[in-house]
Amino acid sequence: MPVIAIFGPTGVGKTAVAVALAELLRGRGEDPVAVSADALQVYQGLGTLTGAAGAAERARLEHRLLGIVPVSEEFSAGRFAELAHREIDDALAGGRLPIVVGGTGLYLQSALCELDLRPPPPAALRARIAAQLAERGAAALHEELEQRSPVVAAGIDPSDSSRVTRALELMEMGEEPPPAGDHSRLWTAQTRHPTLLCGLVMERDELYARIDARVEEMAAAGAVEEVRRAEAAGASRTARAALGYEELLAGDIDAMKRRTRNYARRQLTWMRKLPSVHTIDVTGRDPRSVAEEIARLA
RNA sequence: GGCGAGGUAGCUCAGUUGGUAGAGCACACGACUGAAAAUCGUGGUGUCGCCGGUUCGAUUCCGGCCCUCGCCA
Repeated sequence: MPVIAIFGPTGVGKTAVAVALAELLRGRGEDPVAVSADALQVYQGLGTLTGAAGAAERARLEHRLLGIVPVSEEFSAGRFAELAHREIDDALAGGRLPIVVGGTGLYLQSALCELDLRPPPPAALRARIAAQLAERGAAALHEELEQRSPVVAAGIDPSDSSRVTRALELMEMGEEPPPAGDHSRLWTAQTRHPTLLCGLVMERDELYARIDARVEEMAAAGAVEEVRRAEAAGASRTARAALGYEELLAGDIDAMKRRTRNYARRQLTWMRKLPSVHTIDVTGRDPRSVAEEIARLA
């Protein structure tokens, strides 16, 4: 397969598997390069907090799309899709083997497929609707949406502030709403390039234990200082959404563990729905043995 | 030992003027198209501390006991 993708919840050890896999592939004469599909690891200065591949891992496998955006900037799936497509296409053109590694479901799909994403709103429009949301609440905005387009409103829960906002933004911009139901390409099996998609899973108790330990390690490795620096640098709304950002500022490490577990569950929900994913149970296994299994499939 | 407060879901707690109970969190499942580590939806939790009494019926009222916390000795 020209492209390999490794997905899974935070804490399963995706990076270690990718590094081990790269070494096996090199033995076959391949030239692998990792392309991160992660919404927060794109930020500069949050590498520890977001669990991005460190110097040692990057020495063993080149990683792209890590630490490329200043924390003060907002980022989005759309921008990511453009960058990821270019990285993947350039790698293939250069005779390399891209290994797309990441845990952000939407980013992974947008890297692998053509999702036909709608344009972003102008900043002024976004600010205006955000102000209305703060003043009137999501339910009121949903009512407004319902008057303007019952069909669009019907597909969105009145409490879902994020989607209600986005729908109104698109309406103001004169854009079509995103395709829904059967027209949605979100779950398409049609990738831009033939891809081996592997989903890593782990027994729940072990996964949670690893997450707890990982959060402790992050704190010990300076994640708290990282967050304070980001805060001082004026971190954007999307950067502040990182797991542990607010929690570590507040000194609540248990809350960071909880939120990370909650997130891992949502990642697993996403993963189960991915078409043609090869699910690999990595419970109790070392990265090398998992990498060997993937190498056999590739 | 005395006085006071309290023992209800895994946790923090609400409640029942007597008809066997409910929120948040946790947990499980789901949705997801330029905020996605975001934002939402659904779901079950239970000898209501123990033993008696009153009552058609007690988690609720009464008595005793046990335990926890605080103050005093």
